[in-house]
Amino acid sequence: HSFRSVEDPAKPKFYCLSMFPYPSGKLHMGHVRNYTIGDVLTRYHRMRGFNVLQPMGWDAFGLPAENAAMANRVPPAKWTYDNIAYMKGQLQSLGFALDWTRELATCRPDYYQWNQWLFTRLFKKGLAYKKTGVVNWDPVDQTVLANEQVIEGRGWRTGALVEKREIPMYFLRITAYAEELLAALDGLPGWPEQVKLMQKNWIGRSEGVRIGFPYQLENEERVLWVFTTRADTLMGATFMAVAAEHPIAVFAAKRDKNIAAFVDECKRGPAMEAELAQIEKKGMPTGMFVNHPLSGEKLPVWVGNYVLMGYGEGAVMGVPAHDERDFAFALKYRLPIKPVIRHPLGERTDPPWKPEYAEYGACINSGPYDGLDYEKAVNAIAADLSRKKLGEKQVQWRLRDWGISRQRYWGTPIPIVHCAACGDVAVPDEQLPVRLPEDVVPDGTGNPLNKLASFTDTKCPACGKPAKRETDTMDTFVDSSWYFARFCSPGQSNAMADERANYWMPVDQYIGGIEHAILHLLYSRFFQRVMRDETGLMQKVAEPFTNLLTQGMVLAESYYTDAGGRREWINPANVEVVRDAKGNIASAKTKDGRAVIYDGIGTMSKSKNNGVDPQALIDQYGADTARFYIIFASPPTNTLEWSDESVEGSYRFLKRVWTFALRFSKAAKSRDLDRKARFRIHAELRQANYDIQKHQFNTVASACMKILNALEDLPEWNATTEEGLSILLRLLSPITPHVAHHLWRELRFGEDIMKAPWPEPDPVALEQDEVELVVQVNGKLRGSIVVPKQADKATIETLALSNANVQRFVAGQHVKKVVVVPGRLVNLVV
RNA sequence: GCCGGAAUGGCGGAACCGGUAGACGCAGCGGACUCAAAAUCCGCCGGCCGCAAGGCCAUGAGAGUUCGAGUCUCUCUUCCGGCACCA
Repeated sequence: HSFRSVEDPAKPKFYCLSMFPYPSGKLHMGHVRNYTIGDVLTRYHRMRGFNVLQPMGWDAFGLPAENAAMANRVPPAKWTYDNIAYMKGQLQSLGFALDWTRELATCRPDYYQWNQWLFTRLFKKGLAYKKTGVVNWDPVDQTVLANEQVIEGRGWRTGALVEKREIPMYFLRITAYAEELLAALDGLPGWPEQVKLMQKNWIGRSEGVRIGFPYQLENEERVLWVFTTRADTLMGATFMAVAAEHPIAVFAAKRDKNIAAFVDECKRGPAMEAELAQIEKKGMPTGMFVNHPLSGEKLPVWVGNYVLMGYGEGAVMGVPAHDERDFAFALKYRLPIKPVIRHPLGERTDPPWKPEYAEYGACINSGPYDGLDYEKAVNAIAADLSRKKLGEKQVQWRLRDWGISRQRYWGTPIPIVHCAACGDVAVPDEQLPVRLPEDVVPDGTGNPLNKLASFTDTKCPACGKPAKRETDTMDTFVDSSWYFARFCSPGQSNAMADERANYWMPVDQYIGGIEHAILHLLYSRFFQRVMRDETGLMQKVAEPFTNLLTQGMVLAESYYTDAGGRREWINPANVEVVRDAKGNIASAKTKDGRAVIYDGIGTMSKSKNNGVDPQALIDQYGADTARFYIIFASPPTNTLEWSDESVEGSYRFLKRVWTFALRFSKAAKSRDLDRKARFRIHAELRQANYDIQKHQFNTVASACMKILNALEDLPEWNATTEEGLSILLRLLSPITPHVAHHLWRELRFGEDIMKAPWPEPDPVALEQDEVELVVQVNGKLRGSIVVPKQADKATIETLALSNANVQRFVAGQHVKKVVVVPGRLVNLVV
C-alpha cells in the first residue's frame, strides 16, 4: 500500500490521471508510454511534497469484446475479466505508483448503474431525448455496423453494400452547454493550444441569418428554412438544395421514379462525414420551387447528395457566384451564376473559380442593398426578412447533440421501459441498475438482448402493465466521461461520487493520446458540468482536467515478403537489417534468410504485424529499461518511433549507473570537492528541473546521462561523487524507480528514496568568474574570447577585436555597430 | 474535402526570450582487452575544400523581417491525428 492515497486537507493535492485502457488483451506500447509519463509526474510530485493520487481502471465495455466473443465463442464478460487480470499484472510488473484500492471497471453494475442514474435525471429534464439518427446498416446480417466495420462501403463480415438507415435513438443535449463549453476554453491555460483550437472549431459558433423560403406542398403553405453566414449574398441565390431525407425530397420521390432512384442512391451513400465530404457532388431537380423571400423569384429545389439532414435544417441555399461548392454545382448542372458582391477582382465571376469570389465586398445587383458592405447588408436583409416573418439573425453551432444509443450487447443498458400506455418511461432509482446479463455470446446478427425475453419482458414502472425494456446500450464514451470522478469515491454505493471528489477534483494532470483531443475530452467537459448541475457535488468544478498532456503515438517500422503476389507481413522483431559502411540500411531479411521489403513507419497494427510486445521488452531488460527508453527516446508529445537498438543504449546506461554506484559504495572517500565537476552537475540539475516542469522528460533523462559522464570523468571518488550520485539517483527515480530505490539504500543515503526531497541546484556551485563569449563578424562565427564575468562592453569589444581570426575579417573595414549579448556573444557589424 | 499538428546528420533527438546548429544516445568506423566471442573501455563520426590554420554549404522548398533566423511572417510540399458508431 505504498501508493495508497488518503484525503489530507493539510497538504497540497495532485491528482494525476492517465487515460484508462480498454482491456484488449495485453498492454501495447502506447499504454506503456502513457502510464510511464503519468508515473514520472506522480513520483516527481510525491517527492516535491504533494499528496498525490494516481488511480487506474478499465474502460471495459466495447466492440472488441463482442468480436472476440464471436471468434472464440466466449461471453464478452469472461473475455474482458480475463484480459483485465492479465493486464493488471503487467501494470504491476512495470512498477507504476498506482492506488489499486480505487480500481474500477466500467462493465461492473456498481459503475454503470450511475450511467443509468444520470441518464434518467437527464431524461426527466429533457436533456436526454429521443429522435432519429443515421446508422450503417448491413442488410445481410440485419445489424448496425460501426464505422470501423464498414470497409470500402461494404460490411466487414458479409461484404454486403452497407445502407444508411434512420432509427430512433437517444441523444444527450450537449448543445445546451455549447456556449459554456466554448467560452470556458479560454480558462484552460494548462491545455495545449492546438487542442483548444480543435475544440473551438468543433463546437463551431457562427453568427448568421435563418432565412425562410415559402412554398406550397399539397396545397399547404410551408417554409423551407436555411441558415447562412452569407445573408449578404441572398440576392444571388439561384437554387436550393435539400437532403435526401428532407420532406420536399420525400414528396418529389413519390411522384417521380427518377427522383426516387436518386434519393435512394443518396441514402445508400456513406454515413461518415469524412467520406461524404470527398464524394462527387451530385444533385437532381425535384421539380419543386420555392419563392425568394425578398424578390419573390422562383428558385428550383434540388436534392443534393452532399446535404446532411442531421445538420441544421437539412437544406442550403445555393449562391454559385460566391461559394466554391455552389459554383462547381452550378457549372455542372448549368444553373445560373449571379454575382452580387464586388470582390477584389471586380464584379464578374467567370470560370474558373477564384478564391477572391468568396471575399467580402459591397453588394451589387441587389436592388435596395446595392453599395452596402457585409455588415450593413446583413443587418438590412435580416431586418427586412424579420418584417416578413421569414428570417432573423441566429447563432448556429456546428456541434450536434450526442447520440448515445448503440444497437449492441456489451454496454450499459439504457434504463428505459417502453409501455404501450405510458410511452417511454425512465426506470426508477430503486430498480437500478438495469443489469446486463453476463453469459451471452453474440452471433453478429443484431443485438442479442432482443432475443432474451428474460431481459426485455418487464412491467411498466408507471402503470404496472407488461412492457418491454429498451435493448440499446450506451456509447462507451458515456462510461469514460466521468470515471475520473468515480476514482475519488471508491466504495460509494449510494451516489456517483461523494464529498471526497470535492477534495480531489479537478484532475491536476491528465495524460493521454492526442487522438482523443476532441470527442472524449469534450464529452468529459460536458459531463463534469452535468454532474455539477445534477448531483450537487463539485459545485466549483466545471472543468475536469486542469492540465492536459497529449502524448504522441508509438510507431514502428513494417516489413513484408512477397508470398506469391500477396504480402506477408513480418514482425520487425524477426527482421535483420544489413547496413552499409555509413550506417544506412542496405537491405533487410528475415532471420531465416528471406528477403523483406521495407514498408515505412506507421502505427503499430495487427494488419501490418508490426506491434512490439512490451512484455518481451520487460522480460528481457526489466521494467526500468523499458521506462527509461520510452522517456529518453522522444519528448512525450512527439510520435515515438520504435527502435530495438536504442533500447540497448538505455540498458547500457542503467548498467553503468549500477556498476559505478556499487563501486563507489565500497571505495574510500576523500572529502575534496571538484569545482568543475560540481558546476557541470548543478548546471545539468538546473536544466533538468526546468525541463521536468515543461514536461520535456527526454532531456531530463539526457541530464542523468550527462551527470554520470561528469562523475565518471572525476579522477577519484570524492565528496563530489557522493553529492552527484545522490542528485543523479533522485533525478532518475521517477523514471527508473527500482534501480534508484535499490542504489539509494545500498549507498546508505536513506531508507526510501520516494521520501527524499527533490534535489535543487546549489547557487555556489553555479558561480563562475569567467565566461566564454563567441565572437561574430556580420553574424558569422569567427572566434571566441574568455572575459571576466563583470567585463564591460568596451573591454569585451577590445578583446574581441584582438582575436587573430576576427582581425582577418575586420581588417581594413569600418566597424559600424557592436552587439553584445551578456554571457553569450559579441557581434561586430562591419 | 474540412479542422489541428509535424518536418533538424544514416536514426531518435538537443538548441529556454531570435544569439556558438547537431547536446545526449543509437547505428557506423578505428583501437584496447580476450585463444576467440560476448560484455566492457578509449578514439572518430553533417557535407564539400584544405597538410594545417581555417573556409564554404547546411535545420522539407521558396521568399521576407533582423546586426543575427531551426526559432518570427508569408507561400508551397510531404507526412501524421481527428471528422461525431474503434477506443
